[in-house]
Amino acid sequence: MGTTQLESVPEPKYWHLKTVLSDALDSEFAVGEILPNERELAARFGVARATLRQALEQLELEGRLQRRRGVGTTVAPPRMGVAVADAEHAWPGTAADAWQPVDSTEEAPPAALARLLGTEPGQVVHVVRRARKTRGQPVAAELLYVPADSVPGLAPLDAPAGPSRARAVLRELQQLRLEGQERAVELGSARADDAKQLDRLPGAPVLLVTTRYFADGRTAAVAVATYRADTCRLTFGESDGAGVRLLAG
Amino acid sequence: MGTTQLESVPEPKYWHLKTVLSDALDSEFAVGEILPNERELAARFGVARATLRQALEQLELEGRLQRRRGVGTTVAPPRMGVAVADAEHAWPGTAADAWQPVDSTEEAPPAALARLLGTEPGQVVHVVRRARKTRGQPVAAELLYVPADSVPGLAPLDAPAGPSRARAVLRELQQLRLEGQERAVELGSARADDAKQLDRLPGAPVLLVTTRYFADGRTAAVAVATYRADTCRLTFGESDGAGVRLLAG
DNA sequence: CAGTGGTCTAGACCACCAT
DNA sequence: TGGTGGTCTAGACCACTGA
Repeated sequence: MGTTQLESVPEPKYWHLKTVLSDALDSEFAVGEILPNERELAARFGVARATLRQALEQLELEGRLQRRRGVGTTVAPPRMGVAVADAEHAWPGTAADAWQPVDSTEEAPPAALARLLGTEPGQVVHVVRRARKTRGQPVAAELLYVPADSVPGLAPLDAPAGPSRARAVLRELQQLRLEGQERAVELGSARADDAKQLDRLPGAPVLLVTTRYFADGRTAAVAVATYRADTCRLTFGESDGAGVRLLAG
Repeated sequence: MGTTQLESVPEPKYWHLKTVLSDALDSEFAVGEILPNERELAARFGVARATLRQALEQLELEGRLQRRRGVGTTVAPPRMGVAVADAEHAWPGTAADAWQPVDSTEEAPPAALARLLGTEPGQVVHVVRRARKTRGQPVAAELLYVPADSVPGLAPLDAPAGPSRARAVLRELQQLRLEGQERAVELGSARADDAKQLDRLPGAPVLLVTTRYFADGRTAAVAVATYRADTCRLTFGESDGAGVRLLAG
């Protein structure tokens, strides 16, 4: 690795480094294997640690590596295929889906969500928190916003919070006839609480899935799900078809 | 901003900075406005430039900022809602969709794609490159892989490459009866060629949308679309419904 | 406790853009 | 040509993990 190659278009070092490391991962490392630590890798490639870290960050973003403080950097398994849009027209919480209710509170949603819900700014709604695991690993955290109008049968529970309250809200929601739903996916960074639930650091890259549920000609609920971008590939389409397996890896 | 606050859980500086800047963006800046340059911002907040940059990177990842070398850092407009899964069951290139054919070549796809396509490794297929623009801005670059089997009517053209060849492949593909499709979304980083087409730097975060098209009981084509993660929100569902507008903002 | 990745600093130079 | 963001360095200290 001579340093004085006359490159007419000088590729950044970290970019080249990423390529080299990526090839090495393909050919010389097995999934789960621990890489040499950052200081040694940097020395080995003759770059500053910050530069080496820039390359590792890219690879982590692409789901090739997994880094844990105090432990080390390991080779990540291929991303898990996670089905979004499970049954095409079903309320959340029906059947034994992948989600697990965590708790439920009553809060005023952020302004942007109040607009989606069609509620007054500052108006409190039910907020159901759910967690999703796949193969034992937490993959997503969700906040489901349900205006009181959408669950008229819900008793003004004395049950304060917790999973049972969450289940009660979901049960009531399922009384409505679902007319349709709408979904959007975008890149975000994990808020502190979500990060904790996902076993990541705050600011970790996540895929934000916003789902709007329609009933009675209006928005009955909105879910904002936060998926780990490093370990997940979101899949859409006929989710139980045999073909999905191939794409879902 | 005294430096010696006894925080039991010391928040990283860049994280706190991000919050402060985010609030400032909401209240004191208009879309398109230019922020002070990085050296001045760093001085103003009493941190190193690298730390300030870490905060800016986060905000850019969330689509709040846009940075251009030689120009400056500007406040980004809200993300554009981009409809994926346009008409639920349609081949690419039908009607006047948002995509524009760029060219078409014959190449051997990467191993992972050959597996999806069900072709032999090393087997050449048609590769159609398309570009997508919204409101004048490039938002996505796509490579559509079409095995020769899927377009039996395609004449062994002397037309070498270019948009007309791409259109010919798409036209032939549309002769098949589309039986279904499957989609997956994941986070990636822009390859050099895609980055150029998207007017971004290599390694920029992108949303990778992989679509498998089924016909005749097998995979007839696979598309890999690379969307700018900073400016796009991918929308799914009844894409022309009035309701989408709200979510698409 | 030693070793890991995460944060932070104060510089330097480079590539790009508008003027 | 001057100013911007992008890359890179060589250090330092901190937070966390596991033995």
